[in-house]
Amino acid sequence: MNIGEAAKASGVSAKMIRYYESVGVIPAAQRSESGYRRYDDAAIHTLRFVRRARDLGFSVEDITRLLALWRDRNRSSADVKALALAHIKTLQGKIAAMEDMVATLRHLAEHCHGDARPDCPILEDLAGTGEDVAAR
Amino acid sequence: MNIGEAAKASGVSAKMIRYYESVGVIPAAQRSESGYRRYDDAAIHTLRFVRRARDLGFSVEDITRLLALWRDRNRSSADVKALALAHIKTLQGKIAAMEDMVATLRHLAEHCHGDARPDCPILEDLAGTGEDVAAR
DNA sequence: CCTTGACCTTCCCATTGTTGGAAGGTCCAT
DNA sequence: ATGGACCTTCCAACAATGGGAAGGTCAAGG
Repeated sequence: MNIGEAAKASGVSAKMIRYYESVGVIPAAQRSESGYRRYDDAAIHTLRFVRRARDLGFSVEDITRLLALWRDRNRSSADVKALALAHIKTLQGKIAAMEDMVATLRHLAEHCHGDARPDCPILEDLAGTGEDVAAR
Repeated sequence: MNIGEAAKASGVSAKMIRYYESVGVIPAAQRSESGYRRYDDAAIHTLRFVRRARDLGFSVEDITRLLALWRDRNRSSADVKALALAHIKTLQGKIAAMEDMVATLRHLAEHCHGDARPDCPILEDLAGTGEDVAAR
């Protein structure tokens, strides 16, 4: 398979496949006589792995580690689990931060008339003029 | 105030102040004889506004708009509110996506022994070998 | 056999927000 | 006058992705 077909088969764009290769996430592909990258089923399988890991929000760096563990028949599942748990924590941290933002924003928006008049607690809060729209 | 003091007073780093100026979020600062940027209280106030908006997750582009609205005495609060609500939606979308990831990961991690053995439902899922670890 | 269109190659650029550093000028206190 | 703390601009890097240019390759059809 050429890179285009590999892209379709794996759900990873050709651009990204080349990128992953360049940064060492996946090994360099075989090349045809003329220099085209060739992909066999095993390579596609790896690409799907990468795709799925990205969908779960793992960083490229983490994916490199996960792939190494995947290939390592002597891995300990503890190592994999630790990576997953750390990632969960990272995600939860981001979620919490965003939820705080949403809570504040929703609160401010609720108190904003949203009409043609200029008075707006949202701007007042941003400006620090708000005298607190009921305790943030 | 020089940029360093302005940075301390506003909570925005000197680097970022220059950046915001360069991309037009804030107007170009006054300059001293020797070319140093000078900041007065109004400028600090604006910087604090930017800081607070960034803390709430607004993009630089949104902040530029918010500042324009802030300065516009004829704004309608509806415009501000619309911006805030759109931002809330964006955040909620990201939160939902991350929560999905966390749910999947947590489920997989729960089923992973996390010991010295290599068997690991997490890797199996990523590899697509898992035969589904109880319906994702 | 040659053209055409779809594919491939590499290389560079842009994005978003932030930080780091280098090379050089300024300010103030000693 | 010298040093240290500040300032200036410019350039690079991060993460992950997409866009595009310039050029080579392959297969089908005339």
